[in-house]
Amino acid sequence: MRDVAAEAGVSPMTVSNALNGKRPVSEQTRRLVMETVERMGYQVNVAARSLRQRRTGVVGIAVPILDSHYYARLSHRLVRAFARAGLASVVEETRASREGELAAFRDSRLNAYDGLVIASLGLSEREIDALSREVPVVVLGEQELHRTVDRVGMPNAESAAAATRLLVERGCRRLAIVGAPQGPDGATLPEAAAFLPRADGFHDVAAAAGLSAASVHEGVTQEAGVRCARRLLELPERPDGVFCVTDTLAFGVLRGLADHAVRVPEDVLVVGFDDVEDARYLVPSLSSVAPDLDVLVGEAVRLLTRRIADPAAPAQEVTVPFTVVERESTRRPHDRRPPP
Amino acid sequence: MRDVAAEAGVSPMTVSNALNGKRPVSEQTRRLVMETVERMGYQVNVAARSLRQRRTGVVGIAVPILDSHYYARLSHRLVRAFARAGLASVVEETRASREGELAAFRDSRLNAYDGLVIASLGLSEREIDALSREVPVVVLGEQELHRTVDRVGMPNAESAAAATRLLVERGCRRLAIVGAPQGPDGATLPEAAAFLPRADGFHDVAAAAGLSAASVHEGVTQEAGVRCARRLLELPERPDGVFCVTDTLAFGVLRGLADHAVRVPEDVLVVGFDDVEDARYLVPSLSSVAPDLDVLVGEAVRLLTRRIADPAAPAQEVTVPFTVVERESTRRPHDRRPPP
DNA sequence: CTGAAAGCGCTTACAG
DNA sequence: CTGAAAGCGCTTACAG
Repeated sequence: MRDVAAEAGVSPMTVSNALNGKRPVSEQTRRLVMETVERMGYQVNVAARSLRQRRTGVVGIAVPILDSHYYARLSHRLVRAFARAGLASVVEETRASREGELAAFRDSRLNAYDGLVIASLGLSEREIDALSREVPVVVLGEQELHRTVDRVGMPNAESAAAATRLLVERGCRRLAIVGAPQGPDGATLPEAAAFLPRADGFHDVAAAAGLSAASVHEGVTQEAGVRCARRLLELPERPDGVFCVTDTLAFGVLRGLADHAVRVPEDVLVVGFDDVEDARYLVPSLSSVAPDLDVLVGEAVRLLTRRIADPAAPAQEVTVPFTVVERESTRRPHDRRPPP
Repeated sequence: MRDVAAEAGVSPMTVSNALNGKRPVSEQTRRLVMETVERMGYQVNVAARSLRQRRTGVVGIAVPILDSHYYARLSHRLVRAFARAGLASVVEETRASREGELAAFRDSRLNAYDGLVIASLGLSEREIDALSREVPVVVLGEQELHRTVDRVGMPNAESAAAATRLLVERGCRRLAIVGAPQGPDGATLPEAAAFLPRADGFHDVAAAAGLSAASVHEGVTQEAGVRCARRLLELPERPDGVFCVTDTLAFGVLRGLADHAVRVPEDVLVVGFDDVEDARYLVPSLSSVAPDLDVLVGEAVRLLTRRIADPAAPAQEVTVPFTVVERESTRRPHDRRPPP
């Protein structure tokens, strides 16, 4: 910048002002500076700018895993929304681990980010509370906690209940949930903590309808879904309605059922959660709980930019609306004959 | 850091050295400094460090779109591999646009990144050549260009040919390609430039086998695949073997065929490209060209770290091995003979 | 093994 | 509208 200033015969301050428009510069000087910048191929040094300004124009987005239907989509939408707000984004993978999430906060405190959006699964409410005092942060509500932190939450229990009611209304009598982390030892996988309220919503509806409610958990991947399907078919009473706590699990369940020649929706109805892009294109297409991503993303941006501007503002909590999208996997064929 | 130094009764240099281990520090001093750092909750300022060191420890990863089966997976793998090499990663979306790709280079030149991995579709060979002189860069070979830039390329033509040969070997007589960007006006979508060599490989094999080869293109999304399926079924001669230039397109094609009660593999065989995670779990599971992502990612990391260390090193080009993974979508039921 | 000085490249705050 | 001085928080290079 000093070189440009010397070449143009002005001070570095004037170059800075011509470039950033923070102070008025005469049209003539501005043009001269711009030409010189262009000719010399000058590029501002962001490290120096960040050091002086004490901000970077970059926000962190910390998600458990990038290679996941839901989080890939969510990250993509967040990146675009922040770009519209004039902020660059960095996407970090935490692997749903304490360490990964702490790293995201550390990177934020290192002044690498002006703020952080985190889908937290590995840290406790108390830890996030403490960390949120040092960094502008918005928590995406995978856990239903954090009353003192800005948060955009899903109504997990309510929406799971709505999905389960769909199964009941379609005539299912033997329900099952795939992905509720209730092993024989009672331990809860951190990656599955978000699914506890969904399981609650499921069980509430099953109990209210007086229906049996089986529960299997093998992990959170498609492969886990395949294994869950096998376990469902080994139950003494085969379920006829399955609620999966994510679409990814549902994809595996559909595959696992097909492996055993069990038909959907003829023999079993299946409903998922997240309404990822592929749900529409599967055969059968998958019914699913669809959170309103426009609201989720818009509120995350709004809350974070507000928090960056005013670190002392009172915490806000927003709940994202949802719908249950019905597709082939829960639609009984009209011309159906009784099973042989 | 100055405060920590004062508190510990040493110089800032000693704090820096205790923290970074660049120079030996007596065990006693080191422990004292570490305790003080811990107690005061000190965190290094990365902007200042970057400014002084002239490097950030961050690499940029620029992909056309995050919300895509293939690029979500690829980004995820690259992030992990760079982490193992001690480098943080920033994932940028370019939307396959000139502007997006130029922005990725600009961010790199701004000293925000030490290097850049880019899956480029929007920039010309000449432009990338010029930009690569200012920034350590590795090009992922969506385009088959760039002899003077470090590049990790796919053997697109060869692998597409191998996939097509699979269809021929399975008895298909009327081939079709989905996703080759050959509109009536001859214009090529930038997002589809990578698919031209795949189309070449397909047509070469079709011609060598003396088979007809239809060609449809509607875009690169699942929805485009659905539309392509419809167009295939409207052809005077319905194809019995379909090569899709991506798995995402294939997912749409499978859905579109199901909409018209056309069965896979009984009526039509389908093969995709990329071997994304979901290909295994679809019903029918999808045969696909599987690039060796371990090699792709490993070589990208190797070439970029080498280039960062030695900006003047001669350019290297690596080609990624592939396999064709056969699954249900091209496996004829045993009790069926190929058509006469 | 430890430290004092200088400077990375900007922008803030003060001055005119 | 323009500029000179100072300083953001580190690390490099020199010295002992």
